[in-house]
Amino acid sequence: MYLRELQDMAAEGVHVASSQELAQRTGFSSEQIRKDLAYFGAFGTRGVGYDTSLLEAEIRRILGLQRGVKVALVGAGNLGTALTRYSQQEHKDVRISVVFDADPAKVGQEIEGLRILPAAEMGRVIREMAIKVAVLAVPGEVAQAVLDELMDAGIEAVLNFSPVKLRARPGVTVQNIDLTMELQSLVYYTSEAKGTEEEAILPDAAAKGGQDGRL
Amino acid sequence: MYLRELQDMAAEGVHVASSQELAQRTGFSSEQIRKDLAYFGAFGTRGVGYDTSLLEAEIRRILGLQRGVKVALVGAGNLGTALTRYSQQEHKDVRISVVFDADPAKVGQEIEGLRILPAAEMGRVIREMAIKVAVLAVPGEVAQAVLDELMDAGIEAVLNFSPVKLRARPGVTVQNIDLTMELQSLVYYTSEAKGTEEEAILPDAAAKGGQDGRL
DNA sequence: ATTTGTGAATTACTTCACAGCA
DNA sequence: TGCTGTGAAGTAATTCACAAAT
Repeated sequence: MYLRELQDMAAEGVHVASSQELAQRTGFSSEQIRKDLAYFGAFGTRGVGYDTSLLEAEIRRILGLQRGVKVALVGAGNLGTALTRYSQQEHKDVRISVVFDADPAKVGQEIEGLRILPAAEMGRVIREMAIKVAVLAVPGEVAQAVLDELMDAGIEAVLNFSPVKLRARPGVTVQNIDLTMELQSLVYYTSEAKGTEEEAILPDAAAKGGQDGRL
Repeated sequence: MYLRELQDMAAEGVHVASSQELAQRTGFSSEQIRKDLAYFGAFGTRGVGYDTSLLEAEIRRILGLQRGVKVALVGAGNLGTALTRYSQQEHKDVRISVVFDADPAKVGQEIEGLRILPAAEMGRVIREMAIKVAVLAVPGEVAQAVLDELMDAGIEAVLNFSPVKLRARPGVTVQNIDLTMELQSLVYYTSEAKGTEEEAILPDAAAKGGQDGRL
């Protein structure tokens, strides 16, 4: 979130930002921001604030976004296509660089200039391209099998859109995004649910605009 | 997450579950599960466990999922199409019931049997259908304007896919899902980032398989 | 004069451990 | 005997408040 904010500020021509300003823009407290940043190093100047372009560079370095990171997409459905479009246009830090699909009808077609490759070539290509991050946008039934293949191919982090609990080996991170669950949770914040639950005052994580590790 | 687990158990013919069993299946601790559930009421039987179908019904009631909840989708791009497909097939608790798009070329086309309606009719239709939940899958530039219209039409909860900080009125919940951010964060859990950051031992929220308020 | 970086205080969350029930 | 529901204990996260720095 800081990274996006800093990019916006750069576009606006702002060169220095105090934790107070960042607080206003992000909705977090200024102390929180200082703690977050100080955890990784002393990036600010006392009495002045943070140099936005320097801080942006530091966050890029911390996240590992220095040079363009290549991502593999498995599953070229609507969701996969949407993700590919997103990743190609906006920034070029992280980019979907290969797309795989099991459906022979899709293989050979193009998404944003990327040719869809057959599932059979997945392991080899990922290894050859030394890709470490993958997006899993396949049906739940095959998700675990695909993940196993991806891990064999050296994938270290996966963004999983299938509504299935995946078993990952130690050292492999799986981040889940469950669209059905998100939709269901939303209803809770609606008058339909509130009417039923008298005392349901939950911490409003939702209001803050955070991702909480979700997409 | 509990709801999904309970549905799976029902499909397997399991009628009673202890917090211990739920713990194994979800990855949370059994105490956590008991605390979570006890917050909303005493749904279990001491010495036995939780009746799965009763607990499922309770969670449905808590979330407000009793009868089919109608959801409006704004933006019929790839992402919107993917979401509509998801919501139509699996469960019918929450369902995308209307689709709007500003593009005249898309208006009149169908997604999963739903005719795409013009943006101009959005407010009226949402009011008439008494829809309270909306999914925002529009370009960032127009997201705030669309949200304003949605709030005027009585929308109370929004799932936002545009990478923009939205200003919502009190009483309106906005849940953000930022695909670009998710992809960027993933890289951190990769050897590319780990090599750079010596001491970066973060709480592994990612490993738990949680949504953290994210989709 | 202003803002960072950070220990100390506070608040929130999780785990422990057990009384209360079936 | 077995498992829930829940105060108490322990751990983690956030906020306070101020010395250090420019």
